Amino acid sequence: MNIGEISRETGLPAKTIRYYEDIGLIAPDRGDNGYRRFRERDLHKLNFLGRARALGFTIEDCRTLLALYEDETRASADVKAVAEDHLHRIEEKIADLKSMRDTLRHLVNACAGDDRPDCPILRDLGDA
Amino acid sequence: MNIGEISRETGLPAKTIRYYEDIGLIAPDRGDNGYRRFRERDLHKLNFLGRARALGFTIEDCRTLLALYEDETRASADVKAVAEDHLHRIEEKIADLKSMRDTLRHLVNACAGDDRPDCPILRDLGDA
DNA sequence: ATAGGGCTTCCAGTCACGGGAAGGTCAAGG
DNA sequence: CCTTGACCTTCCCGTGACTGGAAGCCCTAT
Repeated sequence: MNIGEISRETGLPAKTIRYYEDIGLIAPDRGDNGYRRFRERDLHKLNFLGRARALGFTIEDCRTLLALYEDETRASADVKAVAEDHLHRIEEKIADLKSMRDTLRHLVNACAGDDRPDCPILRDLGDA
Repeated sequence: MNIGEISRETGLPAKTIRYYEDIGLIAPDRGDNGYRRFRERDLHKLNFLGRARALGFTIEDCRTLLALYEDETRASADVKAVAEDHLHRIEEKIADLKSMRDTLRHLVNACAGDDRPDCPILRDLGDA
């Protein structure tokens, strides 16, 4: 498979696939013409990466997870630790965003949104 | 005020304040020695920026908001539009993160987290 | 005179790619 | 045989909003 085909298969942009090779997440073969040649194993890895990224894991998390995935003697505790850390980070982010959302909602609701200049949003941002 | 003092006053890192000058959000005076000299007006603007950034507004949003803030003839509708857009973006982000969180929680709960290699997290990421 | 802290500019790095240029390769059609 | 157009290659720059660090000037106190 050339990069175009595997890109269609995995749904990952060709740019992303080349990037993943650059940083050592995958290592496809090369044909005589210099084109990358992807095998079943690469397809599998790229799908793995796509799903892990969709869950918000960082690239470094993905690197760790891939290594664990390929290590038949891994302990599931190691995988769980990575996932739990990530889960906590996500929960923190949600909490931060919720607090922003609540403040913003409050301000937006308080603003008349007409052609007059008076605005509680700017008043809130502006005063000490 | 020198940059160190205004940094303490506003809670913004000096680096950030210089950056805001670079991109034209503020324009402090300069003393004979080349040092930035911040006035009341700069302090006010920087506090405004700090609060807007804390609410998650982008720098470009902040630029717009600052301009509206300084325009006595603004329409509050313009401010509200910026804030509502941002609110929607935040709500989308929260929804995305929640869906990640739910999937992750599910997987984490299903994982034994012991020294055995079998792991539903990896199984989920790995299979088509 | 020197030590220290604060200030200046400039350059590079972050994260995970995306855009685009310049050029090689391949299969089909005239 | 030549051209066209789709595909592939590498390389470099840009993103957002800073952060870190180097090299060097300024100011005050000892």
